[in-house]
Amino acid sequence: MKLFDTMTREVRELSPRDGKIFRFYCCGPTVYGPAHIGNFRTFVLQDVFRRTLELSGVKTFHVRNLTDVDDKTIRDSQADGRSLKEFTDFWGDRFHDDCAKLNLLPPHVEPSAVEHIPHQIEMIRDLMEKGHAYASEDGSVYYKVASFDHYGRLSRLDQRELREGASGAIADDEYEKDSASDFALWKARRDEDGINFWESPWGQGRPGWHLECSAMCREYLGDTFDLHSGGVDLVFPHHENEIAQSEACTGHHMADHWFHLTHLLVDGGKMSKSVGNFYTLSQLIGAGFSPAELRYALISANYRQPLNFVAKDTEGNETFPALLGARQALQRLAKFEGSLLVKSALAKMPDYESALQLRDTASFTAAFEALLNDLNTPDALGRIFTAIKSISIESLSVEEAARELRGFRLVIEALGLDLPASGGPVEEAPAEVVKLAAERWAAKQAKNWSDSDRLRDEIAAAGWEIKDTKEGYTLCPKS
RNA sequence: GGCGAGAUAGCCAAGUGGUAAGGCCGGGCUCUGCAAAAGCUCUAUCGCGGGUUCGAUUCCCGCUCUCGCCUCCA
Repeated sequence: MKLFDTMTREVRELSPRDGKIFRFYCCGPTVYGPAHIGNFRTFVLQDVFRRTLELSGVKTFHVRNLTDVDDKTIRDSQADGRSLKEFTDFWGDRFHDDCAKLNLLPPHVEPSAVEHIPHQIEMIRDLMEKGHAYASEDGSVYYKVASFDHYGRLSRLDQRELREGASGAIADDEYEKDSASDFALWKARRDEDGINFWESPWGQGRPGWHLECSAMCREYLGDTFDLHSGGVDLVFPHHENEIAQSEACTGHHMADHWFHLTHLLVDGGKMSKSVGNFYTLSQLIGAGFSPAELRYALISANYRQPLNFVAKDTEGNETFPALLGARQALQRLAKFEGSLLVKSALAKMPDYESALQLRDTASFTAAFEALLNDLNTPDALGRIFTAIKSISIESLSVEEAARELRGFRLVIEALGLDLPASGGPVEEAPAEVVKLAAERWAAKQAKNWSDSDRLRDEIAAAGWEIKDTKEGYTLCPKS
């Protein structure tokens, strides 16, 4: 599999450095509120990445952290009147709910920052001994950026001219630092932190943000590992700082590959609460959409391109055209899958496990190859539909149908799409409606059109829709 | 101001130095008592101006516009 590497700015072949297991780290969420669909663009694409790698025959070891101690979690937990742990557990659970709904494979390890404070303290001590860090008078510890020669390589900082305070977020403790670019490894306890502080050789306080990832990467993946990933906004300063910490500490280069995901835009602009275009999975589900529909929308553009999530139609109404489109596309895929399943005479739909074992892409080879080629999800989707059009299910033998179904399922599993169940949900309708439907069918057979139409209207009034087929009919909830 | 990404049909979005995947929507057709569903099918010369080339949407230059980042946002 090939993937663009932020460090070298080129598409490079991936392979596990130990020849066996591809070990990678993804920066996880800060659990202080609901994750939004932009966060999930990153996590979903990382999931597609992992699935593609595994389905190509490579075993993986996936670590993704939870940031459960920082300014925001401490501030908001107190405002909420809950302990930091109660607060972050709550939002961590919500995050996991969303991940499950979106069909994300759970990471093999999901470390918590709070639980690795000793590891972080150890790393700080090491950095101080090696002359890369210094303590300030108030008991904070800072990383001395000037002490690390390679600083800025990832984000090409040497070619930049940083605009002072461009983010409007100059820390109030900056005067404690030797240089504006130095960053905190350990932050001294402040009154507003309340009971949220930990003991350290430099006094009470809490770890800085960047350090947790360095410490947990080292703990679970070692000094050097295969790939590190996160949203583009993390390139600088977060990942730059991680590299500085880890490499200065271990003396080894940190990751072989850097995988960054471009942001999601909503209606052409950045998502923000004040603009009112801030969406969460729960909100979209509440609006009647499925997680799979969101997942489809999120993979419909290349990960290196900004994706414009269209929430409002041309009249400015919040009708979510992007999700409506995804729904139609998903139904076509489900329909194809259902027909193929019937023709194949397989007892059950091939799943991720069976795809991992057989790895036969049949007519969907080009689609899977699109994923192997720098994770080109939109190209893969296009090739899936092209392949579907080229397949005439009626003319396939049972064996051919089974093979095509496995190929189709492999690519669908790589994308992690949870297709809507196909087939007639007749039995799910209330007995009343089923009875009316049977009566209508009888009337229709008798060519009693007026009764037939009247019964169809009654069924519609009950919220159900009749769809006639060649052999009979199906009942669907009215959309 | 610096760095970076990008401008492809009504919308979303791939791709290529030789006249542009796919999805949605819309149109047409088939099927059908009607309708729905389903299937088939139709719709672009690739932001603007130059240049290189036998030939550019694809390479180079300029312009316009959009978006992101610039110390704790995925």
